[in-house]
Amino acid sequence: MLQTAFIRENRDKVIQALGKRNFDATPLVDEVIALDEKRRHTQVELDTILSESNKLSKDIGELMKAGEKAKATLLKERTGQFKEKSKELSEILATTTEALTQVLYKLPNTPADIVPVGKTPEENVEIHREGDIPTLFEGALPHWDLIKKYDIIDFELGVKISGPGFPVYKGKGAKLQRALIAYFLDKNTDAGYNEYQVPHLVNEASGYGTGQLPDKEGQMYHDAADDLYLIPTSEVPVTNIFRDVILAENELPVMATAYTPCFRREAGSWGASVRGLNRLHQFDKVEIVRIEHPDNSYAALDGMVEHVKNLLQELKLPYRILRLCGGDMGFTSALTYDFEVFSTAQDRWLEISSVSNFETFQANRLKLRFRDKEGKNHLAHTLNGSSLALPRVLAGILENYQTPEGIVIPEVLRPYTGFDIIN
RNA sequence: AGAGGGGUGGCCGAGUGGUCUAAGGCGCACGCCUGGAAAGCGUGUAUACUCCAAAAGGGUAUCGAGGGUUCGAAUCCCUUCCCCUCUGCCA
Repeated sequence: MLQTAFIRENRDKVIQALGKRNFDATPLVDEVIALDEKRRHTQVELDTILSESNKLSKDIGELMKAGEKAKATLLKERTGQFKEKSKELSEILATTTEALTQVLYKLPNTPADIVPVGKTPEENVEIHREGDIPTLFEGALPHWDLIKKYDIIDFELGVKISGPGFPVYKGKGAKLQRALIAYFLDKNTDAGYNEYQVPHLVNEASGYGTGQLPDKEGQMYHDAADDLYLIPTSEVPVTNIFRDVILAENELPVMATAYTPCFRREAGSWGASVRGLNRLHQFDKVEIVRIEHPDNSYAALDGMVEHVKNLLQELKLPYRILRLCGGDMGFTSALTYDFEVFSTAQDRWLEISSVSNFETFQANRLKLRFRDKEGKNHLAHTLNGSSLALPRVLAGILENYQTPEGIVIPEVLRPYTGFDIIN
């Protein structure tokens, strides 16, 4: 959520920045400014009345104590007018504040200066490409055929137990999943990220904290009986650890990593391009989260990009990095880099990681602050990224590492799998 | 799930309608003292919104959360969440 004071003081700048999202924010921004004006005005009025009313009550208290009941009764008669007026004003204040919040929820984050202009994914800017695209042998298969051939992932079984999009991993497939999770977590903790195990169901406040609510309500599974949401990413529980927290400046940066399954309803987003592992309702992901000093957050973002690059280099997968254009960025992000692995058998790029700086957008909702040396509080910057999302990495490995003899396991994973080929 | 007890500042803890502007302690910061430190003494120590061009300094709200009673609520009433103890169930 953008900061009201910032919008008030930088109206044109905000509108211009949001224009990069191909979004005319003028009406919403002006609504924010008008509501904020009304809120402040109402608050001044209300505070004045409450102040006078408090004084009067104190006087009554002193008179009662002194035994001057008649005088006290006289003063009591004057309180009626305050009461009515203050009730009226506090109702106006409450509805105005609520209306303001609702408008603020509709405003996405302002893109950073270097975010390219553009509307569609085609206008994302490729900033890096690395790794050799292998030449596959005659008869090479896409991963949805490979998993059947080697009997390592069973979609039909998942349909039986749950429904489409809930695969069952079997045998070496299951072991490979576990290996990837362990490998990613080890790499992350080696890089200084602190490992967490977090709840997979979160409350409404957490959903609002990281911005999934109210923007993406329909994307999350919701347990009505207990009013809990299944997490769409571990970003939600991990970042919410720091909701309503004031950190000391020397506690920054906070670096966290967690493995969780992720649950996404993906309502209405199924089609021909989402076969196999390309899109699922439940998938595994290892996430990295950072809380940074505003001065350092973009350097931290670069560090996270380097870290993810390193994972893909070690896995020897051909990949590229895109700087997302304004039209393709997520609601809460100020700058996002997407990592894509080339799926040779599908002849297309698959997104496997998204690394973003949210600046103060999440921190403002989370009330996540840090105290500087002068004792003043400021909103921190939050960042996160996948390192990595498993299904498409798996798809990339299966397709790019296939040989007529079977699927070769990348070397760095062998200590974790205990086998070097799936056949 | 049932019965009982309880949620107060960074922490412990007092407070059952009116100097609560929340006692006292611990912690922390600064100062005095000291050769240096400890002890001791003194001062300060929340968050949000807001007024003032800014600073200084004010105002309002916040004692788990929300609502109510009252001129006035940490304190009384209602709703709700959470924690503890016992019982039950259970990996």
